[in-house]
Amino acid sequence: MDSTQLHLPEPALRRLPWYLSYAKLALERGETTVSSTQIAKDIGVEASMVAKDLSYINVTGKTRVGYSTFTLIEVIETFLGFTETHKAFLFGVGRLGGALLQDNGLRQFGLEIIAAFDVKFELAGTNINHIPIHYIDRMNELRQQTGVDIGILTVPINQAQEVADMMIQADFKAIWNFTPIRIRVPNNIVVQNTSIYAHLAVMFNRLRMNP
Amino acid sequence: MDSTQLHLPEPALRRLPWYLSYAKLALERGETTVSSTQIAKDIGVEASMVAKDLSYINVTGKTRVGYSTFTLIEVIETFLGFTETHKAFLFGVGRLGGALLQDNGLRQFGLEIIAAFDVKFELAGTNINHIPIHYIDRMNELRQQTGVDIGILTVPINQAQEVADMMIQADFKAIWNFTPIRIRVPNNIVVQNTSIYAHLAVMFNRLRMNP
DNA sequence: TAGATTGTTAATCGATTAACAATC
DNA sequence: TAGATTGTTAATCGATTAACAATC
Repeated sequence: MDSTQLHLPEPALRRLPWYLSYAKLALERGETTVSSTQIAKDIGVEASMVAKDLSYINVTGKTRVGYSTFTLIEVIETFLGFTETHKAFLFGVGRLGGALLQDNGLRQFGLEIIAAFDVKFELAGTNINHIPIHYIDRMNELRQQTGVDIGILTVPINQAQEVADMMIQADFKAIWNFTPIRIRVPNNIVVQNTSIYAHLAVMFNRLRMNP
Repeated sequence: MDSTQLHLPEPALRRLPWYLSYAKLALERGETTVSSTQIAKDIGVEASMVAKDLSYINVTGKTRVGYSTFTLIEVIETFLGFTETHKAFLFGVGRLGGALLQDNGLRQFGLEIIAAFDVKFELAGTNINHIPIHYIDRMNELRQQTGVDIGILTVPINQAQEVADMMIQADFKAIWNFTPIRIRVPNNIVVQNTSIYAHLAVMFNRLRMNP
């Protein structure tokens, strides 16, 4: 099974980091093997779903034993691309943008922000957490120098589409969209929408439904 | 149709904020009506899906015209609970926790963080953005004083379950979980998992699949 | 061997999409 | 009226769940 070409359902991809975190904690506790049934019980997911998700990636367990904790961590991390370094530009150094620049945790998951851009003149030339901030018009030039093709969108909503268009023009391949706007892109561009407010909507709704 | 008791699919709930942002931008541009077909075209979603999503909530459009932009904004905001104020406690004042405390945007979406807790003694008594930070052992007392029942979880992964258990013990009704850990909770507790790393996993995978 | 586990295949469930009737 | 739009109903699609065979 060539797992690098297999199309995984998005829900399955989102669950893999759970198993990864679980395995990491298990390793800390000194557990050398983990079984899918145990994972399922501990994180409240169907056992067959865990098994199915793990069958997508290139890892085999031992009957009556489970998976080697160490191998499982390694395989999931590699499969998800967390062991490589993906370079990215960040657009919009506001509160959220600034927080992402501060977050060294991203590097652990394979993402390195190497430059940030903003329209505020006073930010140009400064840096946050050793990441340089440039005025937006230098983007194309630096993009060509570095070959970066992932852009992180943390601008105000009324500039979201405009800045996304700029990225598309500059031949970016992926946009990580933190705005609550659904941006329009050609379908060869990968977009991940991460609007925390959408989660608030779901949370409030479920709270209201509860007895 | 009593929309307060209808069970909406989670994907639909997550799309509503898109329509809301779209309507807000349309209002800024001076458009007094928006049609579901136009929304669909502009944000790249099926028109029938937009219509279906909007049919869940208590809003009616006019044939040949669409929805009143103003009414649509009001109805979605109210339905999603963004017009009320939901009070919350935040647990774990690290980079991410600190960023959330700074983010006044949350208030616009109906969430107000009124206190934060941490195990670092040196943080107790300080505040961020006028929100007081307490040592963790004061949580129960303040919870009883304030009646807060939403907890935001931004602690390190090896403390995630422990702190979640503490919240459950203290009778919290909802946990907004920003850790990559899938926490175990009784099923009367509402959990929203917002791990940005899961989105990275999907993004890297889709990038690899692309031609 | 008995029992626990992996991992596949089939059945079910629910969301999305398509078709279309109703309306202005 | 013709055409654009809402909004519902039926068909399709895909993910989850259940059942179970294989393995140690």
